[in-house]
Amino acid sequence: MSTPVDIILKRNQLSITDSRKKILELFVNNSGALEHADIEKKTGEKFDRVTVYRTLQSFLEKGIIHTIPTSDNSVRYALCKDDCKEGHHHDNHVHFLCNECHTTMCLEDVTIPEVKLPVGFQPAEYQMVVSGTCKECR
Amino acid sequence: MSTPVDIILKRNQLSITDSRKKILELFVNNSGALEHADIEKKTGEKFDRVTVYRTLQSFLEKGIIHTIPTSDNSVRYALCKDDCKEGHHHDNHVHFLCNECHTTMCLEDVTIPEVKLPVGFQPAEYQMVVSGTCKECR
DNA sequence: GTAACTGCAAAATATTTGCATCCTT
DNA sequence: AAGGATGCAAATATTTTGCAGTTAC
Repeated sequence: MSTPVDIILKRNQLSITDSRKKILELFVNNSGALEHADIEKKTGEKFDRVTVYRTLQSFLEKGIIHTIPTSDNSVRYALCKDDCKEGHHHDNHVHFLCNECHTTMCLEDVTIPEVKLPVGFQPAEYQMVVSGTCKECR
Repeated sequence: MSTPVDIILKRNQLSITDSRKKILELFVNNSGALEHADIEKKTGEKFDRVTVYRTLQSFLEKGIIHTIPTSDNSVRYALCKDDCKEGHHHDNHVHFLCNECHTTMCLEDVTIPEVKLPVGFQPAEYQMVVSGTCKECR
């Protein structure tokens, strides 16, 4: 029988393997964003580092997850909402980075506002990250 | 006599050295943002890689430059405007990343709009990056 | 059975640290 | 002269690549 995770994988034409299931489960069960190191820790080093890289890469390509821009060197990933099409994302929500617990989370309900760009600039994608103190840490 | 670059360094209590002058000049003369590799290239590998790291680090600490968040693994740096105080930045402008020429630039005149966060979230800093096609590449 | 995925080894890159020497003030 | 900055060597950490063995379909 198919778990929710299996369904996501099938829908994206990815074969259902152990690593993909476990890593995708992490995203489904965690509301926050994960970085590469988190995933290695949370899977209990069950998978090869290389497999994690490749799994994340294929999830990205299929539009199952998206990256969250940060000012430091750490790339973070989070689940995309269902309406993400392959190669074209609609994650126009704001991301929040907590300075206390260092969690990155998607504020799905907060839409990135429009901005008026100078003449000649053709926007394609908007990203917005707000940092501060989250709900839990106040 | 003091060059503009010397003045910036003095104002920030940094001793005036070759590497600092050359690297800071790069930022002053380039409107766009630079990443570590750019700096090594543009200085013609004149300085040790380690020196570049440390120079950027000290500029960051003094608030002479700021980082621009990206979704890939590359950190980019750009000059701060004069009103940047040490440790506390006022770079509340939008950054633009061109998908054609891959230049990152500061849109100093475009202010990041306010967003209404869910109850309980305490914002401290806002970052916004728009990607697309820039003025030059259309 | 075949194509795709994984794990291991290793290469290529990127970043950090310690220390002796040199330069700025 | 003194403190800070640099360059070199080397330790760490991160990411990529090739390939042989394994697994999903």
